[in-house]
Amino acid sequence: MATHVSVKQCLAPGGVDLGQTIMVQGWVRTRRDSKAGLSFIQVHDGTCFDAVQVVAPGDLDNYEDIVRLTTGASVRCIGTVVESKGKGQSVEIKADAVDVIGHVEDPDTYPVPAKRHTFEYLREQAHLRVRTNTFSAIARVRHCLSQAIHRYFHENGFYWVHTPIITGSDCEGAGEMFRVSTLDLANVPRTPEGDVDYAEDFFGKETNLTVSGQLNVESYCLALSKVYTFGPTFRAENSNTSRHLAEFWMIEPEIAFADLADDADLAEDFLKSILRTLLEELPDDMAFFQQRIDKTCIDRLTTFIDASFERMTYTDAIAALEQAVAKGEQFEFPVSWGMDLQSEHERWLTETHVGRPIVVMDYPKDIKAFYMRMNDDGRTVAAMDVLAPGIGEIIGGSQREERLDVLDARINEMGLEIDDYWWYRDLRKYGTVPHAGFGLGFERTMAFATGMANVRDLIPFPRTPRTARF
RNA sequence: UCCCCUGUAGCUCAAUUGGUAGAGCGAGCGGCUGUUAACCGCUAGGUUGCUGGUUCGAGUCCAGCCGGGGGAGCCA
Repeated sequence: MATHVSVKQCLAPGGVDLGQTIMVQGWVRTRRDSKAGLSFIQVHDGTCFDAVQVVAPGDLDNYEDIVRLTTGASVRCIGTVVESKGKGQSVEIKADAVDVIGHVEDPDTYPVPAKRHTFEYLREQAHLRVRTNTFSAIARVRHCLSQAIHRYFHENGFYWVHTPIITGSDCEGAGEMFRVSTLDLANVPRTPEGDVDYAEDFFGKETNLTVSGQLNVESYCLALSKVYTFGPTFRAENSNTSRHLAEFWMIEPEIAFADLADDADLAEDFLKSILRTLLEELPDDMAFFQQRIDKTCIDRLTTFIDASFERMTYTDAIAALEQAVAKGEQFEFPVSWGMDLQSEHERWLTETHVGRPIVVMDYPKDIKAFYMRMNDDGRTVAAMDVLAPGIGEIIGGSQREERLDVLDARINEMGLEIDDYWWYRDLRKYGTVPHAGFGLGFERTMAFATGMANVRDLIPFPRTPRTARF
């Protein structure tokens, strides 16, 4: 009985012995016939970038069936591993049997034949696009980076915390949320005042899908010291750009007994580590991205990994931008202390000014969230953004306000309802400690890693305004 | 949500100043070949996003609607 071997093992140096009889199972990428009486079938099974060449001799019982194989059909091939007589591969499988598991019903209308397609078209074929070179490579990168992230945290003493997807928290703040409800929309219960009566709803209160696990994970941070979340996140913003999804995955580490400098150090070490892992573990896939998607892909990553991140305060960044303007640099948006940095400013800082990744720290309090720690100057908070050449902001984080009186003052100053924050404030009442963390958008990180231009192509089934197919 | 672009065979695009559609790729068939972005030949395939309007005549001009993309804002 032939052993089932993955295409990856089959093609790996030393993965199989020449002369060994094996079985591979997968899908046909292309088929080429020779009237010399044999057919060449490229079979891929998703385990690696390359497909394996199966050579089917014309004397196979079902050869008529084999020469009708088209791109996308599924096959089980049993044969001997031999040195290839042709160019383009070192080994191939000389088939003793090629069983057709599933033909393609109508090759003329098969949505992803072996030809070039636009990414826009393939988004409409999300259930089949993963059979293409690009999207199977993306799927492997997604897995590899996910594993690298978990491994990095695990090896550095972090615990993965499963913060809730459905949140009853009234204080998450950032952005529009998706409501979670079992109320009958055609017959909504009302209070005597005429408002929607959420007491009748499943949870007895208004609930939403999470926009961030940060507030919850702070709770676990202040007991487990080093924690992180990695899960789906939802924003109901009507954002139609290549960098936004309604459903995306986010990584949010949180460290106790730590300040903003520790946070920046973690961000730098973390990013370098996971990207290094990616280059080490998926060289074939990354070579593909370099060759076909983004010529600078690998160089950009190695430069990123090798460079030390510059640290700079927001105030110094503004000063540098103002000097640049004085020397004639043109920006669409004017530069002044107190404004948020526009992406053109961020790009100038990281690409032109320092020429490597940069961590901008200590932003004006008025443009940042209530939970960020107030600095001694009274006008900036301990926030940071990591900016990278060619992409701009890749990480946003902060040291959290651990002093209850200062936190309360900020909540009141921003007009927030202090009672909504009762449990968050408890964390400051009972054994508070300085702590810090950051958020990283997973699909944006993948865009940086692969050179793919649109996050809709980096998540299997993208959700965007007016689009939730599949 | 705002601005710009766009919607023609399965896919990517053509179609001069409005005169009722072509190519490449893909697919099918045949030829050739230890082939590999194969190559050569033949064939099939379109109510030009939808609705209305202007006109003798609309893929082409106008309006509305629907879809797609890019940018901005928001952010991750």
